[in-house]
Parts: sequence; structure tokens; C-alpha cells
Amino acid sequence: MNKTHSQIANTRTATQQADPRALARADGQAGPVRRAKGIEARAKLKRAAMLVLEQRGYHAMRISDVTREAGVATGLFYHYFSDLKSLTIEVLGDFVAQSRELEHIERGVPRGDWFGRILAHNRLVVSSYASRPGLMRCLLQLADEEPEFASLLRDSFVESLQWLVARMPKLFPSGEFTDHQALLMVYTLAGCGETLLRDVYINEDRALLRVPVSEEELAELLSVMFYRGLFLQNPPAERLQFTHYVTGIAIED
Amino acid sequence: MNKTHSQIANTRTATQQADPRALARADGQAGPVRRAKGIEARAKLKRAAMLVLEQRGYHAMRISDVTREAGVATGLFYHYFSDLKSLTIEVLGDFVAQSRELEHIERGVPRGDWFGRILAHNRLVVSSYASRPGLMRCLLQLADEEPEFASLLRDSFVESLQWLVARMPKLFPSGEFTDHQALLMVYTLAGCGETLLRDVYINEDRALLRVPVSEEELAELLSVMFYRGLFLQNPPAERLQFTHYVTGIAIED
DNA sequence: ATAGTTGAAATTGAATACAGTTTCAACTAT
DNA sequence: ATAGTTGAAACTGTATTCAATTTCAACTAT
Repeated sequence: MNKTHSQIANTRTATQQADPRALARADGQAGPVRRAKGIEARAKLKRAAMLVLEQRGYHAMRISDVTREAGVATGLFYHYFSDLKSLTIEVLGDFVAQSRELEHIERGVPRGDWFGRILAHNRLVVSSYASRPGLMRCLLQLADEEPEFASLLRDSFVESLQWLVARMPKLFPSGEFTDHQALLMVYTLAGCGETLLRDVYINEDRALLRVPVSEEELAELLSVMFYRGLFLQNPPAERLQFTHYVTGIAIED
Repeated sequence: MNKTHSQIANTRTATQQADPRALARADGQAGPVRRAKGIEARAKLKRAAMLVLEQRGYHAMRISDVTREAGVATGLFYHYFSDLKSLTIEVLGDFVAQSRELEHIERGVPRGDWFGRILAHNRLVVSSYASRPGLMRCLLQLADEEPEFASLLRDSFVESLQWLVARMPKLFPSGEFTDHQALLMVYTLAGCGETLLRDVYINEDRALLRVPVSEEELAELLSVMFYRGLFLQNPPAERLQFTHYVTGIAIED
């Protein structure tokens, strides 16, 4: 009920048209001619929002925070966005899209090197938390109150798991499980890290940080635990730098 | 800057004094004399808040929601609480304290039955999510913006892990690990479930719910994954009802 | 060429709207 | 007499609007 007019205002400039010299309007259509300055202002607002989100979080963010940070008047905000939520969705959407791209780039892992694959993935996740804890927190905040955004996040999560889920039947030919069961299993294993990373990087838990832990060590730990849960084996010892304490434990039978 | 006066108002009635007949004020001190009716009104507000939290969540909750639900005037709210946050902290604090008690009661597990112990714990966690998804969500919401409450939650979480962490050195006598390393390991394993349970019960993810999953099955799944990660073994097959699909998978070496 | 003109886009910030919270004087019940 | 309760009025912080101002690429006249 607080968004009757504004989403229209928004559509006017929402189309992403990065070329500042697209002024001539080759097509004779009606519609706004965007000038370089306007495009830059919109981008400035998004950059400002990203900063504010990182520092204050989604719920504490105010329109005035964004415009002040961007160095523009309050009114201009409404020229480019309908409200804080849509701006945030756009900014965080960009953020996850970019993370997803990185994931695709990371293709330097030999076929069949499962541990390498898992480790590469976890390195990426850990580094997201380590370098942008505030934004990672905002991801959760926004997902909590915007079901659509939550779906987007989960889809992205599931997609990053898909390479494994899809290969499970071939990986375990003797196994008897449905797609759904494979998903449950992998979902559980992959979810492992979230709680730990949240409490390390976002909440900075004292007990967890009593001893400093490097990003690489965390990525390795998560990967080892994942590997153990999936294969019921330790990864090759020579691949490990930090977590021999995990693979060293054994119970007497 | 919006809480100058109110925390004082609160202290008046904040002390938890459940006995309705504590009216006589045996001590001659100044202070409010509480009578049964007042105590009941306060409790009514807390019950109302619990309902609203469950249904609307913390951020959507309004003072008027609580007073309407409780059937009292808005003003009365301030007679008993300083603001929504303190009421929520109290209600959710009660909720986790109660969960903790349940955990202590669950002592019917034979010594050395590690799987039984893990399963019992997970049953409790799953059932919390299943029966009070809204409140579980609020736990996260409040923890997100109240570091003190977040600490409380984590402490409760760590405490529930402590029985295991403390026994790790004896359980794995050959192992070489510090307390901190043991904590990291167990934290990771225990964190596993949170993401899955959140997406099943709070977000009701379509992919996960495509096939209906019982509470017992989820508890078993989490327990099996935990057990595998910790012991690098499957739990005894005869203990499992649902998750043979997990223990059945094997990789050819 | 280049000075002059045009008008839509970009920008401003003060005025307004509003959804709540917070107060409090008066009322009620025991 | 006093704890308990009421609900309307005051207040607050922030979102949202909008009339006025500025900017500048494109166009026009000389």
C-alpha cells in the first residue's frame, strides 16, 4: 500500500543501457533519452547503497543514508528507484550474480577431482563472507522478508549444488536413492558451512575466534567435513594443510 | 536515541516474580505491589506477543497487534514493558530456556550410545522447527539485530554441543586436537541442520518439499550425516528407518 | 563556424503525509 | 486508597511528493 505510484517512475530508467552515447534515439520511439550524467547518478546511488548495506545493514538503512553517501538530494532517489527495497534487491541481486560468475570461472579443476572441486567452491563461499560480511548479512535479512529474493538465493544455492547432485547416480552406481533424496543429502552437507561462517564473520563469535582462523583453513575444514559425509572417507592426506586434526581422529572398533 | 525514558518504566515490573500471592510485600520497601490481576495481564501480553511473533514475525509486529490480541488498551503495554524489543527478548528468552530444559530431561539415552544421543538431540531441534516455525524465524531475526541475544543463542547452542566436545579427547584418544579445533569440528557438524531446517520449515522450499518428509526422517538424516562426519562410519543399520539410501551409497576404490 | 535558443532530463530541498510510538489525565475495580 | 486500565492526544522519525531550478545535447539562425 505504499507503492502505488513509484514503481512506474522507476521503470522509466530501470532498463540497463550502459552506453552513454545512446542519445540519438535511432528509433523514433517515445521514451526518455538517458544522458551519461543520469546513468552515472543512478550508478552512484547503487554504489552508495552497497556501502550503506555493508556498514549498517538492510533494516537500519535510510533513504537519507544513501543520498548523503551518494552526495545527491533526497528527491533524486525517487527519480531512479521506487523504494529502498527495490534498490536493495537490485544491488544484492548484482552481488549474487557476480558471485555466480566467479563460480563459473573457477573451472581449473581436473575431472574427477572431487575434493578439489569441493574445496574450490568453499574457498569462494568463505571469501565472500570474509570480504563482505555486511552484505552477506543483508542477503539473509532481505531473504527473510522478501520470499521472492529468498527463492532467488536458494535457486542460486541449489544450482551451485547441481553439478554434484546430477553426478551422484554415476558416482554411486550401487546406491539406491531418488533425486530428492540426493538433494536432501547434499543440501545438508552444503548447509554445514553457513552457520559456522555466519558466526565467524558476521557475528564474530568470541569462542570461535579465540584462536585466529584463516580463510583457507575454514575452506579446508568445510571441505573435509563435506567429503567425509559424502564419501565416508578422508580426502587424500597430501591435499590438506590445516586439518590433519580432523583426519587424524579415529575410533577404536 | 529512541529509548531515553522507557527502560526505566520497565524495571518496575521486569523482575520475574511468578507467585501471585507475593502481595503482602513482606519487606517494607518502596516499589509496586503486584496483584494477581496485574500479573495475569502481563502474562496475557506475553502470550499475545508469542502468537503475533509466530504469525507475523518480529519486524512486522506492532504494539497494537499485541494489545489487540491480548484484549487490552495500548497504554497498558507501557505499564508492563518498555518497548517491543524487551518484550520480545523476554518471550523468546523463555522459549529457548524451555527448549533447554527439554534437552536436559531427555536423559533416557544409555551411556556410550552416541547415535542415540545425537538422534535425541536432533529430534528436539527438528520438532522445534516443525511446531513453531514462526518463532524459530524470530530467533534469527532478533539475533540479527540484538548482539546480546545472539550471544545468548550461541551460548545455548554451544552448551548443547558441550557434552560432545568435552568427551572428544576420550572418544578419540589417538587424536591430536586442541579444544578449539574440536569446537570448530563439532560446530560445523551441528550447523548442518540449521540451513536445511530453515528452508524446509520456515521458507517451505518447493524443491525440498516436493516429496513430503517427516520430522523423524529429517532428524534421522541429520543424525546420520553428523555421525558419518564425526566417526567416518555409518551408524548401526538396525537403528535406521528412513535413511538407508544414505548408508547404502559407496564408492568403488 | 558559432552564438543563440529550446526543452526534456536531471536535480534540489522544503512541505507534507503518515504509520507508528509514547504519554498521561481520567476512570474502574477491588 | 491504590493497583490496574483506558484511549485519545501529542509526538517522532522517516517516507514521499512536487514545484522550482539547473543543466546540457540538439537544434536554429546568421
